[in-house]
Amino acid sequence: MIERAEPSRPQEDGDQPIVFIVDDDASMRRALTNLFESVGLKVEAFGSAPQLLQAKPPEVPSCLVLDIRLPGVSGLDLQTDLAKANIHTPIIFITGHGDIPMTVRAMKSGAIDFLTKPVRDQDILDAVQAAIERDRKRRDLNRTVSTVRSRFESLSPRERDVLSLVTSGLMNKQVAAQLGLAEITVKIYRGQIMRKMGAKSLADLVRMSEALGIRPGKPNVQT
Amino acid sequence: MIERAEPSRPQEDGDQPIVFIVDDDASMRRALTNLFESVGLKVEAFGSAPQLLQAKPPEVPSCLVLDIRLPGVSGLDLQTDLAKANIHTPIIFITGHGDIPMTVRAMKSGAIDFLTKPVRDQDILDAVQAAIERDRKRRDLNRTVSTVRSRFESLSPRERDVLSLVTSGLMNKQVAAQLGLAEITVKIYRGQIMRKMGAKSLADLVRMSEALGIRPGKPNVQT
DNA sequence: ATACGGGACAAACCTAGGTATAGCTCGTCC
DNA sequence: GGACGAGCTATACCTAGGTTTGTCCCGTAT
Repeated sequence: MIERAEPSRPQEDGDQPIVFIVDDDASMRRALTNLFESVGLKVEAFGSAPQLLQAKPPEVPSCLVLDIRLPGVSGLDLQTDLAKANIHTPIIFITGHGDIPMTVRAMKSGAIDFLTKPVRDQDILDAVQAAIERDRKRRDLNRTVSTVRSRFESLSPRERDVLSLVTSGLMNKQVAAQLGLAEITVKIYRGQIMRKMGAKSLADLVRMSEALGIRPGKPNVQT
Repeated sequence: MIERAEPSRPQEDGDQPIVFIVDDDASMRRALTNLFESVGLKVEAFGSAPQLLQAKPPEVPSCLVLDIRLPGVSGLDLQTDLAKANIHTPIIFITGHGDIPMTVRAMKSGAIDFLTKPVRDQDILDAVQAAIERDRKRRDLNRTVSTVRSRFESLSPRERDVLSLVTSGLMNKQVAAQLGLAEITVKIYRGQIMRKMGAKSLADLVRMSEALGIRPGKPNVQT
């Protein structure tokens, strides 16, 4: 845990969303840029996929507006590449002459929308709004999950054993039996786990382990 | 809880999936029926949307294969109607002359796939397999969630209050303070809650309350 | 060689969780 | 009007959870 010296600010201050545009047609880039700026959005526009990839991934909620026909790497390829690079910025496609299989592939891969030219201003604005909102939520979840994960990684192997058994609902003595330990040892590890994970209650710890994907996923119900 | 006298069988025995076909073209219905039956799937075919709606919703994993152009109610309308009726059987669309906006609408509404004629056998079989698998998972989750929900509904109002505070991580005395009760009262309710909910541990109870959507959703982490 | 962290345990002690038994008030259903 | 369930509490008692202090072993990094 790194403490900041700065006067506490609730969130990243530059919470201003950005729309990334990738289109090889300069006039289209200009038109979209104007449109988005007219509603107060920040914009960065590129003429090709590689140019976008060279730019740093943003740290604020954002989305991509891609023409599906791009020189070299197509919009769909770019979508695939970004997914492989573990970049999950929501994507809106725009196309002049797309077909249904392309649409299906794009949507299956998680695209927010797939618009055909000529594009109605309101349609693309709505799509961008939805995309940014989704990205905001995704980032938010991601941030807490990675905090939890890094805390989990600070646990020793034995502490992880105890964590998984405790959050699965076993009593200290049962955990001890399963691991071949004394109950007191489990208690001590358990305390260390609570501290290291920053959990203020067992309920907290259970939720953290759910977020980490440790075990169940759905409640253990028998009929 | 109803106990069955039958020799324990792990799940519903008629676990045999069903594919529902809705297409106004009889030869298409026949071709699809043959195709699906050739891989051992059960099939029910209909000529129009109302016919499907009159059939009872299935209790086994299933999916729909819809022609998008249907007389009267179109495939997309049917998708909407089913969603409104809270029927979430996965849908695969087949179309001869669809367009991109239709595709987008269908996919946004959760369609599994959207295939264009002529359809390759392998494509539709893959789509059906994926759809049935998704439905199986959805049903599974649904079953446990509705069990938990019905148990939750057997709780008295006060017990629900206590449940939500306990699973949010408060100690008995804190719960008591918030509700203006004596600690002993909370303890007693808590015991009743564990029994009624069928939870064998607090961890269980927390997971159940997550499944019910009571409060957090993501762990309560402060940096 | 020594310092350090992980792992394991014990005694003592305290707090939190949980049950059983019993008793009270209220409102409602028949 | 009496039975019933929800809601609430008390006493008494027991188990589970958790901290502190201190001890020991082991491997490894310096």
